[in-house]
Amino acid sequence: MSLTHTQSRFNSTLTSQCQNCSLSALCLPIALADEDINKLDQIIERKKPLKKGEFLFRQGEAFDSVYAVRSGTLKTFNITSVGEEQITGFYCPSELVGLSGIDSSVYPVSAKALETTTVCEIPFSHLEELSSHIPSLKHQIFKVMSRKISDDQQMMVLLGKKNADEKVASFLLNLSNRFKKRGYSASSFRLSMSRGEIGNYLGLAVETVSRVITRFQKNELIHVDGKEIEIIDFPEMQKLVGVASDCGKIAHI
Amino acid sequence: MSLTHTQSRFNSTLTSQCQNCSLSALCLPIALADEDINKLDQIIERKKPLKKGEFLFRQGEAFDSVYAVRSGTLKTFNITSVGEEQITGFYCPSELVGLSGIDSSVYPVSAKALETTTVCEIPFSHLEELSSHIPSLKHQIFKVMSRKISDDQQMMVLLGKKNADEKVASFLLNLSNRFKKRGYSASSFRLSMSRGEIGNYLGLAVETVSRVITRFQKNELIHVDGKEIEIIDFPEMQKLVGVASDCGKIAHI
DNA sequence: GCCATTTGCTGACCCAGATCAAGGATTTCC
DNA sequence: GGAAATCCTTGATCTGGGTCAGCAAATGGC
Repeated sequence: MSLTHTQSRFNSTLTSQCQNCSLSALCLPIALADEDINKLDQIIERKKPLKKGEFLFRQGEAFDSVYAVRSGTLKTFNITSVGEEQITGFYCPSELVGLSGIDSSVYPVSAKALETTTVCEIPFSHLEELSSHIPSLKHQIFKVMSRKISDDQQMMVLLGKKNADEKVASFLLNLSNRFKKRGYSASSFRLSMSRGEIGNYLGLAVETVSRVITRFQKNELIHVDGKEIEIIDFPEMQKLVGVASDCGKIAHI
Repeated sequence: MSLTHTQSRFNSTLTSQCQNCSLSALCLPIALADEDINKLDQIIERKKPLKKGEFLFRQGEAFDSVYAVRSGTLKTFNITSVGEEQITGFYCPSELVGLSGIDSSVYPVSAKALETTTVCEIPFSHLEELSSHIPSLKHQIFKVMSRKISDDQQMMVLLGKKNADEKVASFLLNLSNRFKKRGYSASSFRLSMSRGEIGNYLGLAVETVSRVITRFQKNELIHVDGKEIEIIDFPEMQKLVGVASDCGKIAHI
């Protein structure tokens, strides 16, 4: 992935990068005509990689772009009044970060790299302007935002109603689905976030996350080696999740 | 409010209802030219009132419209695998319901009236088509959706990190703000949802909601009479909320 | 008006998960 | 390569809020 990026960045053919990008089908999965893809491509800026811990943008900064993750992982978070961070999301390749900034024209969250991460910057004013001329692009933006709204509502259900086991199982299956969608293994992947960050995101203490993961391993639902996760017993994990998987099914009928 | 509605529905001047609607500044608070407002107005259908308990739409139904609440209150909810409902939001006048249906083209939640409620139906395909010709309308839709995303993320923080007191205080102040914005009293209002629905929404047992509200009253933070709420000590309530109010401030700098 | 149902309040008890503590494993960075 | 910092795990203990139960007060149907 980062190789692809490096190539695109340093050779001189600046047209149709989106077309060649392995993520194009996911980033904005639409049937755009070639010429439209070129137009979209021209407004996108490929930025140099962020190192682990670097900020993509900070809470309170002026909003001007959304970003598509090309490789690596980001987290978004708020800083609370007592100075602790509250993680609101993790972003994998092909996912869009920054959509929540459109309303107030500042980013309401900060975004930080969990590992070396490359992104495409999409200046929102250009995207909006371009969407006026490409109805399918506009529709796609509506869809992406709508999807984010219903995903976040699933997350609200998780936080409000689920116990620790259900939360961790949901989290792992959610990641699994996202990896699967972008062509990676659904059963075996690497957690780029720490146990502490998982707990923060799920509303659990680090210790609880650790205990649940250990127990899942004991019960042979998953196999764990540090940050490497392998999901062994999908049916059992899905049974644990219950609620969310059903809602997911209904949502895709 | 319902008087205004009745008038608009039964007299014959069908133009520029949006213009006259007392909610127009909130529903889509934009500087639309008069002719644009007329265009918008023409695609909007004012539906007959929903009685308490009636559905506006059901989870799994084909998505075709978003709805602006004119009077009354709605709740949206999922039905979980074990048949219990999980409330994902309450909608007051001027707020838009149904945006989460755009992505999957079915509504991922159900919407039900908590009291007699009137709505304007806005067929989404028309709205989208119209937005192609009115850039400020398109921008406005992006803003409304973006706002929803950041609001939901605040809700995630609430559910994940806050204790019962903070949850209830946040809930009451959130309602207060929404009433204030639409010109009603920020300190004195009526809860159209039951204690059970509040608990469901906040991830608390009914009993806890009841106990917290009683305690707030004892400590003279609020005054309660059944469903009537008066917020007496705003500073103290805001201190309880902590996190969210700060984020709110940052978001509006 | 009267009974049935729903909604709200409060007390007693209990448990899932937080907190505290402490040791081992990784990663980071001179 | 080694010290420091961070991260992960496990055990012991504590507690906020869930659950159960009982009663009072609204609300609604006939």
